Amino acid sequence: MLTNRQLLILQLTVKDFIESAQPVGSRQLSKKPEAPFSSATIRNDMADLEDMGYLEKTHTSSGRVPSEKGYRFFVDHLLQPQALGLEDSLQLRTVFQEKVGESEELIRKSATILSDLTNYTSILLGPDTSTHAVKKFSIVPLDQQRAVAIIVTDNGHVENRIFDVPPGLTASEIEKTVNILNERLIGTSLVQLQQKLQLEAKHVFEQHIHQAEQLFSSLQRAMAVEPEEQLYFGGKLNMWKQPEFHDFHKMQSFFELIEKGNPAMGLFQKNEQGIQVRIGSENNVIEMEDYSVITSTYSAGENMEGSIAIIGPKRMDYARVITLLDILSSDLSTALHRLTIGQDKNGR
Amino acid sequence: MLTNRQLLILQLTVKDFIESAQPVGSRQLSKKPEAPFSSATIRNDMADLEDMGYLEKTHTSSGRVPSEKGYRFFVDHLLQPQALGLEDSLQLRTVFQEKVGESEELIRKSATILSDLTNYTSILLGPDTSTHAVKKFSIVPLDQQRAVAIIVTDNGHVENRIFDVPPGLTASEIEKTVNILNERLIGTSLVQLQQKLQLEAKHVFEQHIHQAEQLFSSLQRAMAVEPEEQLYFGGKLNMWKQPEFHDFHKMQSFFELIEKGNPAMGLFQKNEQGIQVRIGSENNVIEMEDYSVITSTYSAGENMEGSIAIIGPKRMDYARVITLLDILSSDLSTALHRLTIGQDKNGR
DNA sequence: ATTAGCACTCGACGTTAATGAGTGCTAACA
DNA sequence: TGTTAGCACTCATTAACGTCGAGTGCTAAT
Repeated sequence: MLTNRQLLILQLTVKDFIESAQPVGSRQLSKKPEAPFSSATIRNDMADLEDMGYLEKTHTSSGRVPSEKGYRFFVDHLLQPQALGLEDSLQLRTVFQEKVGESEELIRKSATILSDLTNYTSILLGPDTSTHAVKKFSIVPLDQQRAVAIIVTDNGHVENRIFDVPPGLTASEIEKTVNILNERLIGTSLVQLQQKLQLEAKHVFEQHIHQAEQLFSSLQRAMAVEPEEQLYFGGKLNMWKQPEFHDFHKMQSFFELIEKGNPAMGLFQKNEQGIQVRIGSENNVIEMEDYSVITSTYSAGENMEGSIAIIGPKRMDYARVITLLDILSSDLSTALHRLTIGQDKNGR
Repeated sequence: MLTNRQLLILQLTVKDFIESAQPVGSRQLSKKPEAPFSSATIRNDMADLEDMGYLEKTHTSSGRVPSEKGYRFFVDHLLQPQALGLEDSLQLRTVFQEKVGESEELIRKSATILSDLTNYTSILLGPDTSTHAVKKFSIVPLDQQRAVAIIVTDNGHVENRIFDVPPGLTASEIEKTVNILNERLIGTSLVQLQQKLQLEAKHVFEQHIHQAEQLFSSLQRAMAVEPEEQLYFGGKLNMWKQPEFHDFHKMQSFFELIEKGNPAMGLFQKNEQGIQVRIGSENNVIEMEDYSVITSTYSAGENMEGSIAIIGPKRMDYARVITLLDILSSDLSTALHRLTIGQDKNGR
């Protein structure tokens, strides 16, 4: 078990390293008023902490650096919740002050403010749009061969797709098509659209439309709404600010990670609630061993969850990020909720 | 004036440096079969070329490196047009083989293929959508307070905006609104929309709609189509591959340039036709002094111009990039043209 | 249990020397 | 007169070496 003094020293060591990015020495720590012990005492405790795996040395005569186990212990037991500074909270609120019409805009702004306030990189995963219900279909012919299919969802999102029109299809038939779609498929969620089109509308087309076959397959293709995960980044360049990434190869791998890495890359685990901290190898991804990720979720209406992630060095200011993420995710949830208030709930 | 041998030596020097990224020495050049002169002779010519400003030394006893003037001369007079390799041209065509419905998709793919083939960074500027003419208006109410305004242009582009609906506006009034818009404003280009709305539709609203005042101002806001310049990037990370950018600060400034720099940043000059080469300080932007930019234009229908830029180090493979850009921009133009063929020309 | 003292380690930094690719210049050569 | 061989010189790069200082582990004294 750890003595009280060892706990204190571990805490001070982690804190100091988070601030300075330099290995922490015993003499250095002994100068702090919080640790009124001689350097030798601290040295002994540090040696014990190292034996137990909480601290590490970069070389035989260097100061100590927290290990992953050390960070984990710090996060789990030694974190002092940090109240938000006034300027910070003012700045944070500005996002939600101005009236914003689009939820996308709101999410984008959140990503920016988060990265600005933390100096790390933020990634927001937009709510899955594919569960939205269709509010209205519309088709606008462009020329003899092509038309735009427009799908408006109940939250105001608009999908549009250009598709081929079978030759010789008349304007009135197109109108009929739109009517059929609106009669049969309003309220369907985007993911189910293709399926329902097949089940509930196909036979109606065959009864009423001249070239049902071709039109139907065109529509099928147009209604393939891939459940795209919308990602919003903030502060991609912030990693420059961390001294441990003032290095060509580190930077390279970081950018490769966020630019072409599989976007999700295990950042967002499903079914996690609240704030999650994953440190280094806890990410279970080899490329992420040097980073810590703190995630949270927000809600954008019923059954509409989005995720927030802050990605930074393992030497991350956990206390601050957790506080910020906590506040922002709840603010964002209420703001998004306010946006969709009064909305027709059952979607038809 | 330059002797033939000097021309040859300048050409070989630039070529060699483009390949090797190392200062070129006289002895090194003299070994090439194309330059059957002694190193002393080459040394003398190089000294002359340096006096004339075509070459530079990095330090007193180093080899020579082309100056900007040297690159310029090379591009203007010494470039050997380069036929495209078979694999390259095959790869290039793949973009245009598959049938693609959306011009955006096509442009995005072009950006990727260009950066892949050149190993530099590509930036494509989408055609200015704000000159498109409106084909159809539509309004879909979401709830008591909000509705989506949808504008379809004659090329199939869809703009949509959520706007506030004055309380108490009836469904039939919204329908009337849509009818007025469609009667009066079809064929208007997006940029002129706000203005024409004011001039041609306002009084009609006032005659027919209950709360014309508020509705009108909401619509005004919704129809503010900012002429956004759509930029598509390819190969943002390619600059890593250039040895002269294997440096922390160089990389940092490059990313700051393309991530947050004013997107246009003078890359695309208006009214330029054909292929343009801008070398280092010719960009007239201090941040771009270390880069060369080669631009071209493509056409996406009448009056619809887009631009392509390749950005790389001054030590760029000009011959190859120019060839590729030439081919791709014309291929892209025809592909885009094919996409919009048969389109209703006058837009109403 | 704590601390003072001391020998030891090792990275950081600066100096020095050797190496080698490259230059300019002069004199010989065709 | 244009080309080339020869030579002294320059300078970036690299390795070897010494010094410095912050840090450690261990022992003995408090």
